[in-house]
Amino acid sequence: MDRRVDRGQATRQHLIEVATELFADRGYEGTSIEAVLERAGVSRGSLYHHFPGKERLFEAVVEAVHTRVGEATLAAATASGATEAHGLLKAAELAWIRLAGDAVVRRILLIDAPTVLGWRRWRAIEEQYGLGMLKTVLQEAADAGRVPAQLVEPFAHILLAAGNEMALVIALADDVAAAQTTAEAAVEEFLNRMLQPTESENTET
Amino acid sequence: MDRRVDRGQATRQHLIEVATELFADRGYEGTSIEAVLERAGVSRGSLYHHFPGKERLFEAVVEAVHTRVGEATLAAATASGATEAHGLLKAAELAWIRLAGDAVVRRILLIDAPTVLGWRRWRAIEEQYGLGMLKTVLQEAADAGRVPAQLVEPFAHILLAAGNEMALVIALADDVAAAQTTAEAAVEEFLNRMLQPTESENTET
DNA sequence: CTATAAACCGACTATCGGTTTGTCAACGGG
DNA sequence: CCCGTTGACAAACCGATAGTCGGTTTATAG
Repeated sequence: MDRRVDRGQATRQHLIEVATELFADRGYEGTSIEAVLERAGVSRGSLYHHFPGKERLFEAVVEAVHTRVGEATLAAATASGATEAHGLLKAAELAWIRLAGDAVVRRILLIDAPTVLGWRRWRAIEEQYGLGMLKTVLQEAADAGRVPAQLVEPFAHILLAAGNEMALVIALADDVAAAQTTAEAAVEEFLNRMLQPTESENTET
Repeated sequence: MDRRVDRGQATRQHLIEVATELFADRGYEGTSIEAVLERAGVSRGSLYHHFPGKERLFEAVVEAVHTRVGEATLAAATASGATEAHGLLKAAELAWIRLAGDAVVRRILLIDAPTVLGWRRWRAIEEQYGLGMLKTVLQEAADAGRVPAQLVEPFAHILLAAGNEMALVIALADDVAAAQTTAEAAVEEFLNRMLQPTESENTET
């Protein structure tokens, strides 16, 4: 094996860690490559050797954070012991809301990522993590007749958006504890309503 | 009166219009002040005389667009002839979704604004327009016993987020027409569920 | 006519993302 | 053991861009 490559990977990893801190703290635009280089103690050439540009460095950071969050959320859902859709979703959403209290997750994933990576690429990544899981669980709910089958896709988007919004509201509330309590109650009721058996009628205009 | 001031306001307005086009087309970062100056036929000094910086120019654009959209949405809701919460919300959400098909609205309001202005300021503006209206209507629904009173606030956020998400999904879908149809059905069902009379029980784990 | 101030102009600066050229040390075939 | 190759890193440099600043024009007031 090549010791040079190991050293390179260590540098790369180190850059991602440093960049994660700075991006979370100052945002993407507010973070200069210069600042990353200085704090990481790495030269320009080295950084550009590992990443084709600032945007790709950011993308690497996003993926790293997303992976961490995805694992944690999945673990929480599993740990809840729930097996049916409602329980799983509740556990996952609440876990997600708590994770989003972290400035790293909030700023990088919720605020900057869609703009920097562009909505399409951002959504592709989401698909791979949160949205994919939501769809799976919702499909299960659809099979149980709790959600119209053709609405699985849009409902998954709505659940995702609602979770993100709740996370942001909590994170930036004046009284975080109170907001947390309220939001959890709201999520609970929201999921109850979204997963109710569809005996619904047409409320035509 | 002073004709100079009129001229100044005209210049200011013209800058906002030109900037709106460019921001919508190329995004905030992709739009240079230089480009705005050139297309507007205005000098640097003049622009900086009217706006303290690029960000404040963007903010002026955001407010202008938001005002337009707010008026249009309100008009659609009124025109629907609905008087109760469900009808009003449905009309407003559908109108909003259609408006968000416009690249100006989508790129400026949905994509760039939260990042450029920061989530807090962005939310303050939203509060003044869309979110404020949603809360009012939801409060009405709460009075009719269709929504728990203490959940009016979080539900308003969820409705807002869901509407924005649907708008984005449609705008960037491969088959826009199909996505539009699906999304409208989803919004319809979503609102039905969110505004159902709360005879609900505790679905404890 | 003169003083004043709003509107406007354009050269200049600092910063920042990205490029290019170059150095060095580790690897591996002969 | 030698030497060409390759990965990692270094640093001078470039173009673009947001923002600044002293100066000029122009219309109004006294």
